[in-house]
Amino acid sequence: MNIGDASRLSGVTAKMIRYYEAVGLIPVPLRGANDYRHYRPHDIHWLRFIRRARDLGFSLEQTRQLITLWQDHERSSAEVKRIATDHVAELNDKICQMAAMRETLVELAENCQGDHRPECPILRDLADDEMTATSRVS
Amino acid sequence: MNIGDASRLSGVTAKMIRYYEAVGLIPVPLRGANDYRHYRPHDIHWLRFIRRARDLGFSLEQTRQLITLWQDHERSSAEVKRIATDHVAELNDKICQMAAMRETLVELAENCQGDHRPECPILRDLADDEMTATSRVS
DNA sequence: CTTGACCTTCCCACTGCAGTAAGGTCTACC
DNA sequence: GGTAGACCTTACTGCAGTGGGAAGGTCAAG
Repeated sequence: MNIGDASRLSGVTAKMIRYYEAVGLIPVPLRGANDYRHYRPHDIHWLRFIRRARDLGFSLEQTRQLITLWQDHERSSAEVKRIATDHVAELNDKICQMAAMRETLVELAENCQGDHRPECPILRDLADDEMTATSRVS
Repeated sequence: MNIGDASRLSGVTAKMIRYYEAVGLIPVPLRGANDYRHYRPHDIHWLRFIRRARDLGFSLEQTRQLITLWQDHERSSAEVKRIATDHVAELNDKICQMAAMRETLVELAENCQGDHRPECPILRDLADDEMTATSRVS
């Protein structure tokens, strides 16, 4: 299998497969006489693992750790769980921040006529020097 | 006022003030004989506007548009509102994606013993070729 | 033998900053 | 006058994760 086939089967672009190889996230593949990378079913499995982890929002570094644990049959599930729950906490933080932004913006937008006139509470809030108009995010 | 004072008063680092100037987000300031940038209260106001927009999660590009509208006294509030509601939609999308990741991870983590043993449903899900174990995100 | 679909490496762009290096300048104190 | 240190200047590097493209080698079908 060449990189194109591996890409189609794993859902990871050829570009990213090369990148993951460069940063040591996947093992260096064998090369044919033409210097083409050569992949086997096991490598596809590996790539799908990465793709799934990335889909769940794990960073490449977290993904790297998960791969290491995956490969280590002596691992403790506690280590895996810690990475996962840490990531859940990160997600929670980000979600809360974005939700707060959203609430503020929704409130501002609700008070904006959204017509041809220049008067706009959104701009008024942004331009406001004082900490008054709306409860401030962050 | 030098850049340090502007930074303290606006809450934008000197680094970022120079950056915003370089990318045309703020007007080029006057310079003193020593080549130091010179800021006036009006510029602080400008910087605070940017900071507030950034705190609400607007991209620099969106911020640039908001500034343009802010400066334009002939603007229609509809344009401002459109940028804001577009951004709310972006926030919503991201929040939904992250919330979905979170749900999946919480579910997987709940089923993980988190002990010294290697058996782990999280890794099993990540390594799973089929679309079975848990409802897939994205 | 040509066409086009592959593959290769390498370099650049993006966002929104942070850091660092090498230098000039101002202020205060001795 | 000298010196310390707090400030300013430009310019370059890096980060995460890609996407894009150039310039070239390779392979299979027609």
